[in-house]
Amino acid sequence: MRTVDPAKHAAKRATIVDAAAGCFAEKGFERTTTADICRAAGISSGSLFHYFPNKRAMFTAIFTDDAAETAGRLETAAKADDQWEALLDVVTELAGQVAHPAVVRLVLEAAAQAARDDEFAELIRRNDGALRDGLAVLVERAADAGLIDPGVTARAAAGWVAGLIDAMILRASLDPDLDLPAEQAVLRTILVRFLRPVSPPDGA
Amino acid sequence: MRTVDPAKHAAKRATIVDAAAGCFAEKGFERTTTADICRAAGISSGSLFHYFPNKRAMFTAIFTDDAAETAGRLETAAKADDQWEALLDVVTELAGQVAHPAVVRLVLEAAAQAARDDEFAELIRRNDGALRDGLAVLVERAADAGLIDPGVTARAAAGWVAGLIDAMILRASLDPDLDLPAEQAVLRTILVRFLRPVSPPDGA
DNA sequence: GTCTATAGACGGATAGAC
DNA sequence: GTCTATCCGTCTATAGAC
Repeated sequence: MRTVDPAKHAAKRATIVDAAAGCFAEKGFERTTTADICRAAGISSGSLFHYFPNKRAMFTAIFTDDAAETAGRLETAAKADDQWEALLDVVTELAGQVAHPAVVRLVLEAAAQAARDDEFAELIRRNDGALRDGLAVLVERAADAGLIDPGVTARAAAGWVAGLIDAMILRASLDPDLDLPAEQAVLRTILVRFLRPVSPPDGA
Repeated sequence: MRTVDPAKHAAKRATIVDAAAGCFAEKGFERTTTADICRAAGISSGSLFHYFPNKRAMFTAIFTDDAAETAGRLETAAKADDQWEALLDVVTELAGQVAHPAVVRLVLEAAAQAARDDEFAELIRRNDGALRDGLAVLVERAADAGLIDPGVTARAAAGWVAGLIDAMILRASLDPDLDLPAEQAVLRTILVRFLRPVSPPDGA
């Protein structure tokens, strides 16, 4: 057997990705130096470039890793009994991430980078597409149960639900004193009025 | 009399701001070089730094200029007869800006920069605050005319109306083939359901 | 002669990659 | 730690308006 321990390799890789994410969130992609990442991860420059071919790869790794996490969340939600409640829960959880300033900054940085890096934009679009698809499934199933206004298509609804989560992220970035629970309540109100039937079968 | 012609100075300054905006939209703030801006504006480095003390000032100028424009829009809307229609019109106009990819990119770049430049963040927050204030005025007046659900406060509503515009911008950045008129129609639907009284006095 | 506007070269610093 | 490349912003010099 070679001296390569896959688990150890993965762990070290994760350490670097974490350190890099912290740096990118704090200073942005361009202004983060590879030396910064070395310092944050406690490793040498030589070691860093053994795990990643260049700075850009460290950045993209953050978002490929995150996509897997979101996919898991959506999968769990799809198994719930009440798909409408599951939808609200997923939105609340995703919107709740704005409590972490680093997440907000990484999203903004990703959006800015995607605007001028086609390959990276493709990755971000894939992630967003997967999110919208997952949300559309929840909407469609809730609609089958009569919990959604038939006048709204699942795809259009999913797109704007994702948009509302994005809006929450931008609001959080603009207002450091954002009252998260209050905003989530308004977000919930918007979702209910936007999506639920005008005369709901139950009183939610 | 000094040899300063204010009109000529302002015109050249505007030329530089335009050129810089194009560069920043295309390459981002960090990756845009002052040489890029010189090339785009057709001037020399010496001339460029005669008009602006540094690169950052060229960036901020874009957004101070834009704030004045938005303020004018809001002022005009406040004079309209039907404040509800005026609100919808302003939102449609602002959301319609996403038809220009450069605008979308500049907004994203501004958001990313604001995350790590406190002084610039202050400027962006001021602009956003002014927008929200202007929208709140429209909402409040529409409410006085009985056109808004009394259960929604003007401030909270204005915040989320601004948020919906932001959402449109982010959607546009993710989807280059966005069907703008269709999305604007959905946006309108969300606004109506979110804000209008459950039993509206007229049939809008 | 004083001020504005412009040009263009260059210094010092710093980055990524290995 | 090195090597190469690049960038910002300063600095000097020149032209013209008053």
